[in-house]
Amino acid sequence: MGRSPCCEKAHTNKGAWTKEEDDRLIAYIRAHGEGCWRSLPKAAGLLRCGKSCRLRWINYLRPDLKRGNFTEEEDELIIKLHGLLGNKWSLIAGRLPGRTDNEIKNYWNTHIRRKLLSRGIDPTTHRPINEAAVPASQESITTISFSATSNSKEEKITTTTTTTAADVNLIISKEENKSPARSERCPDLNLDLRISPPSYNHHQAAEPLKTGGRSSSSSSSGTLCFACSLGVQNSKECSCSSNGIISGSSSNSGYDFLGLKTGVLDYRSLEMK
DNA sequence: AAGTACGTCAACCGCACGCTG
DNA sequence: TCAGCGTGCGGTTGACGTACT
Repeated sequence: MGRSPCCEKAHTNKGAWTKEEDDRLIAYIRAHGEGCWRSLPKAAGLLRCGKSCRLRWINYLRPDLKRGNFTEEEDELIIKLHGLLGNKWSLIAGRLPGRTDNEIKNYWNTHIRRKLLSRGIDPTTHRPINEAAVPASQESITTISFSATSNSKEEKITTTTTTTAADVNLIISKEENKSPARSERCPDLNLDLRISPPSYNHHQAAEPLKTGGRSSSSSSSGTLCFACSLGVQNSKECSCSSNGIISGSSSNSGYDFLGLKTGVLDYRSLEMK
């Protein structure tokens, strides 16, 4: 079918942004706010594609961005989140305040991949490269892979957790009440509610998410640790079982949707569009 | 000192999805 | 219901800096 180009390429600049272009973009967004990226360049007097403006703002000019090296804590968090979410960089970025998906993606490809390889861990599967050295039956590895199904209406999340004896397979439909597999296998699981920008938990719980999320009960229901969210209790990853905390508000348990301790890394403060 | 290889990261590209008329 | 539009996402590219020979 084909789509119309996002902008008139013949009259747009490409490549590195100049200081003047940055200033124009910043000034315009300060005055008018984000949004309407398609019309923004013209309104701001920029010879740039709207997508380019958006990217420049999100990845570089946004005032709340944290510049500088990643901390060891952030490294480990990224590794853990990548193990859970795969290459869902935007979701991972949502858990790292001040970091962008592009930044994390680059950092992953340049640093963390190598770091994992040096540890003997396959950065794609998060399993030991030499499986014989550490039998899967003894290693607690949690892998979530997202894959689009043929009808593209449904997103499968297949979770294989090799803990003591648990194998969990989840098929989570994007559409509520359309996931018999979920209700049968994991009656209490509502994972699709939990994969969301953190701010929604507190400020925008009533607003449905773009990423197929639903907001029905995420703010009022209990928050499980990551392992329990996957239906794997008493696993090595389970943090709440030892505390006896299965239900209760996140402020009580101190864990967010992935079982990440709140307060260790504060939630992203910016408004997620 | 010069040339080459490698690493990093900003930016681009194409696709998919949600919204709207 | 469907097509078009706007936006967001993930993969890839290419310019630039640094390390190595």
